[in-house]
Amino acid sequence: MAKEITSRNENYSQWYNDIVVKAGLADHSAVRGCMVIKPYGFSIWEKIQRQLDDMFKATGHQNAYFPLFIPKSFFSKEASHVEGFAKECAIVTHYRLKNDPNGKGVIVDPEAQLEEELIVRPTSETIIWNTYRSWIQSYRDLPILLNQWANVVRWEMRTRLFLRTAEFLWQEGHTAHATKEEAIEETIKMVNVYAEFAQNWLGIPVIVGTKSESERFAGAVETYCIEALMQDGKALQAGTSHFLGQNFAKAFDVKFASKEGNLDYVWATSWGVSTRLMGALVMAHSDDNGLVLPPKLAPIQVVIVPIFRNEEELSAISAKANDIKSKLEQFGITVQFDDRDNLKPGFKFAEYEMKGYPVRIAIGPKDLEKGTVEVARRDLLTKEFVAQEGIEIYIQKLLQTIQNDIFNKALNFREANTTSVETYEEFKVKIENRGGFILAHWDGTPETEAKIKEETKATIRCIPLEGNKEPGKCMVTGKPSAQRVLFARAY
RNA sequence: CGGGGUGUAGCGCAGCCCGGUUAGCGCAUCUGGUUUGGGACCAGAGGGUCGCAGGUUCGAAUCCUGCCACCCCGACCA
Repeated sequence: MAKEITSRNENYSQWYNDIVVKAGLADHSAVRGCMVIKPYGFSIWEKIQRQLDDMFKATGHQNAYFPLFIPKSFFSKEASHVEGFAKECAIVTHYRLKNDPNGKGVIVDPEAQLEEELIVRPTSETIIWNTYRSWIQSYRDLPILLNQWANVVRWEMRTRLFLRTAEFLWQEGHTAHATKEEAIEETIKMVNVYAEFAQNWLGIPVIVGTKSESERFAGAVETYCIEALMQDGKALQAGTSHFLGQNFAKAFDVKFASKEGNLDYVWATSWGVSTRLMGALVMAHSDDNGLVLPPKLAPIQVVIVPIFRNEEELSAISAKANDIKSKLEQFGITVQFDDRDNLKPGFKFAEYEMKGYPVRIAIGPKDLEKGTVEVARRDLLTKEFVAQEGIEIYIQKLLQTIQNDIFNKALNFREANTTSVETYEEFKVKIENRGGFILAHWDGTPETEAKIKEETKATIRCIPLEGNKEPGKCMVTGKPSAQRVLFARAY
């Protein structure tokens, strides 16, 4: 089985693709730009879903579901929104097929044309706000704090597994509020939920900030985001939270009566993360041996591989392995015992490394004699012998250590690849040579931003909320700048 | 949508330029045996409308035309 993975340093795209495919996460499908998420990949996604869902519930949200199809007219109601999404939508024009009278197969029945086309949702603001109109009359109906787990379709020109597929899975939160302050508070609360999840669960350090005007979500007043740095020095937007002002309420005529008896438009937010997080996970931690999963997201945290010469040995080792397995499981650790007898241990080692299992335990005849096991860490590729006695405590601690170490390694990488520059010349050199995050002053104008993008392919990833807020002078124009902003080339 | 490339067994490929036995190879699969502390070995077996549709020809994986799909590089984007 030829399973070698392309080196990370030679062809980053190929390396990424190899890992996604060979670790069994996903594959290209027969449908243009779409992917098949395989069981192993999906079980990781389910862990992401479950944890995020818990965090949404803990912040007072509920789940709901809205239609896949959106009448075309809904899109015309918010001008900047349609401009942002119109280019890349799948459109349903007919509702029936019929047998081709001229030959084999089926054709679209021209008789069955829809009066109004339906758009396959690229995002659900429009249909949800059209619904909210009938739900909201009074301030007593607010806030509405909903989340939807769904698939959406954006007809992208070029696709990459998880990072950009024509169809993708995500969650989208859509909230309605009586006041501007409350909506802004919600927007910030949710971007912080994303940041916490990225760091504590995915093990990916992120910069929280706001988008510049040109990078802002179509229809938003302000977009907050989390930005992560990948191992090739490119940035990945991992989640966004939008303050939508009253734009959608005005577009869909959603008003409420306030306590004082005034009629006012409702304030809105929306926020989302997608299966792109899976891509972030791969690009942030993997190495040339394959995927590296943080223990909190690994579907199986520990695999036990027996080493044996014959059936007697296997049965003796199995007894011990099952004993250890149940001890670990009592500590809430997920364990798999791989007793397949047609594969050699070395093959299994390589396979579990490829799939990113955080810890591997090998048990052989020597271990039975000495009362030990061999424990291998996926993240560092180190091995050591550990006493069987108290193994469950050892492994429990080890999993926590690995979770922390993976995050710290990514954090160190980001620190090492984040630089502050003063001049545009310096900026150009940095972006070309090592990429990474670059902190620089910017005069706040779209023109300067566009010039930088045009000349260097770098964009403003965000205006960081935290960190050094010293004012300075724009590296391009020399005009005053309130604070440094974060630049990078991005996915 | 522009530039480049590829479609041959489950996967990876050779064959095509220069048409000619029954279309090959590696991995995987199945059977039997020997193995098993880092990707095993030997022997045997199964598996193909050569992307699709036309055309040229006695004869097409190979030449011609059209179409389709996918990949890579740009532009666009979560």
